[in-house]
Amino acid sequence: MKSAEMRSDCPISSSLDIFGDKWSLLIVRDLMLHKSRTYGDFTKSAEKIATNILANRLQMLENNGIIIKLLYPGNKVKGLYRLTPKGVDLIPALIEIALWGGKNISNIDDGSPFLKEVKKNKTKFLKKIMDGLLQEDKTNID
Amino acid sequence: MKSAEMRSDCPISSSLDIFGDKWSLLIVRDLMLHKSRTYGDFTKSAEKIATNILANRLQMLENNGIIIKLLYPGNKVKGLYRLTPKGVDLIPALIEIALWGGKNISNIDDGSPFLKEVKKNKTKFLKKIMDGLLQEDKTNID
DNA sequence: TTTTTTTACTTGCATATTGAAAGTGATTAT
DNA sequence: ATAATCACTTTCAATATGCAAGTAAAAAAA
Repeated sequence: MKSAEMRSDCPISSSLDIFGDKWSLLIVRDLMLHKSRTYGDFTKSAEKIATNILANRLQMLENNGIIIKLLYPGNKVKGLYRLTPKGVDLIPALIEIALWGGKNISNIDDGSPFLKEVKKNKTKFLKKIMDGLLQEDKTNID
Repeated sequence: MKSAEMRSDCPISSSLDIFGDKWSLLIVRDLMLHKSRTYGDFTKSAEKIATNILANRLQMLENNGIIIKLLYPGNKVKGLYRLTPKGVDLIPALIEIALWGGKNISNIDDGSPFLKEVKKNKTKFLKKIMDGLLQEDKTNID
């Protein structure tokens, strides 16, 4: 399920084989910002992902060990998606992409509280957010 | 040509609107590793990009100010592609993606000289490679 | 307890993108 | 003068995307 579908043994190329599309990293972004999300939560994001694409990407991210699906406490219908350590590990890349967009795309607000905090102290911010996501207290939801 | 085709005002989403596919960042990678490339050079990379996709991506990267096309000295047919400062600015993201792949994808060599040097001192490595690409000495070709 | 709503998907279908292969026209090398 | 190189373009089949509607089970409301 791995090297057969890889275009080369370059780590960048192989990474893009997994998340090189317009949607996968947005799911990771939502889980970075909110820690856990249900299927419905994802559909409410600003980019309006189609439900068939969402289902497809959640499955592939799970297959690749980037997210896990947990049971929503006290509900047999809902699922709860979270980042695995492998998924949390994507955050530095995500942050660099966000910084690039803030700096280099016109019409993008470079001064959002989020980007401002990142730029104030990147290392500290990364540690804080990654540590927060890595401790999986299944009780606190959001 | 900008905000109309953006899915939201999120810097990550808007960045992916530009380079969120399996090929664009590989072109940037080649220009990071080699400083300048011709059309034919790109087709020789391990991932074997189709020429129609290559032409399309070079055009869109140029439209978005990430690469520039220069004249190949002493040749009226060849072109020379290079990263603009905006393109060089993508390197931190590219490096994080490479590090993620090296660490998290099986069958990928995590101990290549390139990744080893990055990990030894990321800041230093970034500065070195970005500075090198930013000084555009149009004479030295590689 | 019946009805309605919520939730997480799946299905169908039109459109867009990708990929492989072959073609083109202008240099450039022989 | 001829052949080879180079940078694309074109064609067409295969795949992916996007939208809208449908479904089945559980949960909440009446």
